[in-house]
Amino acid sequence: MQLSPLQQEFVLHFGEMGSRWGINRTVGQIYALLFLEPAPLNAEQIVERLGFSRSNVSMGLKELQAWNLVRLRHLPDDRRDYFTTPDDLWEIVRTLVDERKKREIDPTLSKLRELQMQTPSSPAEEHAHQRIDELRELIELLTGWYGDMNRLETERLVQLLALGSKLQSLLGKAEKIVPLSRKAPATGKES
Amino acid sequence: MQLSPLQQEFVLHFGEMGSRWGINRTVGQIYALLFLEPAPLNAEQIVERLGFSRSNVSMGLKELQAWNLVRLRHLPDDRRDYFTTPDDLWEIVRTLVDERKKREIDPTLSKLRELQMQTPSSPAEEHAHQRIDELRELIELLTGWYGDMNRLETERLVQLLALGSKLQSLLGKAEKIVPLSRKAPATGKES
DNA sequence: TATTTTTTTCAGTAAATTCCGAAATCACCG
DNA sequence: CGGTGATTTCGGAATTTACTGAAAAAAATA
Repeated sequence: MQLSPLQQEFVLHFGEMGSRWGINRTVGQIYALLFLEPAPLNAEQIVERLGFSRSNVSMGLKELQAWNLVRLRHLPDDRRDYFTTPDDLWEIVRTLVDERKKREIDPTLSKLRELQMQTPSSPAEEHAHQRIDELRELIELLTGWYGDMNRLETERLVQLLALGSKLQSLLGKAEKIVPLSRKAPATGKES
Repeated sequence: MQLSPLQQEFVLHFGEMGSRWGINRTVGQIYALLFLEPAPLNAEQIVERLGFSRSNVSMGLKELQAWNLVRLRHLPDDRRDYFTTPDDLWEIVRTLVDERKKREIDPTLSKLRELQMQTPSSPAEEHAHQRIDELRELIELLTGWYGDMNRLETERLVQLLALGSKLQSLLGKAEKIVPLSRKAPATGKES
């Protein structure tokens, strides 16, 4: 591996974290490398820098493309594929969350809705049915909120995030002027 | 496996999703089972219902405890350990996010801060250094915001989430009355 | 169409993870 | 102290996943 110390440490860290993030070492390192590199790299350059087999790099790039985490580029008079990560970190965060939602949440949400259709036959199933319903409702609230946030332009989003808890007091004041319609979904706890 | 059809499908689904969520099939199924069950279960009961080996269940419960996802209970005149998931789904969401943050984000944030200390020696390292800094700043914004949200009581949190994009217009109006201090962090894009 | 370059696929192996059963440990009781 | 039931640890088998090198396929060139 022929990288500057800084690059190297960053790349190795992403490799190690890979398993926790649901990708493998190779994919993590490739991504980290592309993230740091100012210019796009082709597969052969990645092989040189990371020391993986050519085929492994090919697989890794394919997976990163499936995750929408890299962009394919072409240079004039060169038919090799070059890869980069978006310059805009917010774009990266958005695709990351989108993809994880798609893989880790959406299938479960579908399944919950599907299970919901079955009317509980036994009293024993009644409780399970309720629990599933509660879970579905919560996930729908969260994903709905995420959809809203995702529709905002980055500029606005950052403002909102930076506000954080200050939002609280602000809302209190706003409510006096523009009363909310008070249509908050059930929490399962109301009396 | 001796479960009602509803339970069974739910449990199997969680088993399958387990790998995507960074836990294994066993752990996923055990959790799903406990989630649906109205009363706490002991290890032996889990073995009966899921058909795993006793030791495997033991390992699974240990891991769930490490994730803080199950609560240990005891019944009078019974020295076996019984396990449940919290009744309050929001409590579950909170620990889930907390733990994932702890495992998937915090180590990286530390590493980024550490790398930041090194002053870039070569001009080639200069760009990497900047990129790392940008990433650190973004993660700090996100985790900071999460910390704020996490400090809210559930009631408030749900209200905020339910507002979603309505927040936007509301904020516009609020800003006229209580001008924001305009201290939003850099996005790397301001002109 | 043949040739070269680049990328992908694939079979086989290496490595890691999951899982079981047996043994060991622990906790409580008489 | 034994003894009993409950839980955990541990070695290794079985399964899954990661990775390689060689071969195939695809794409551009002549």
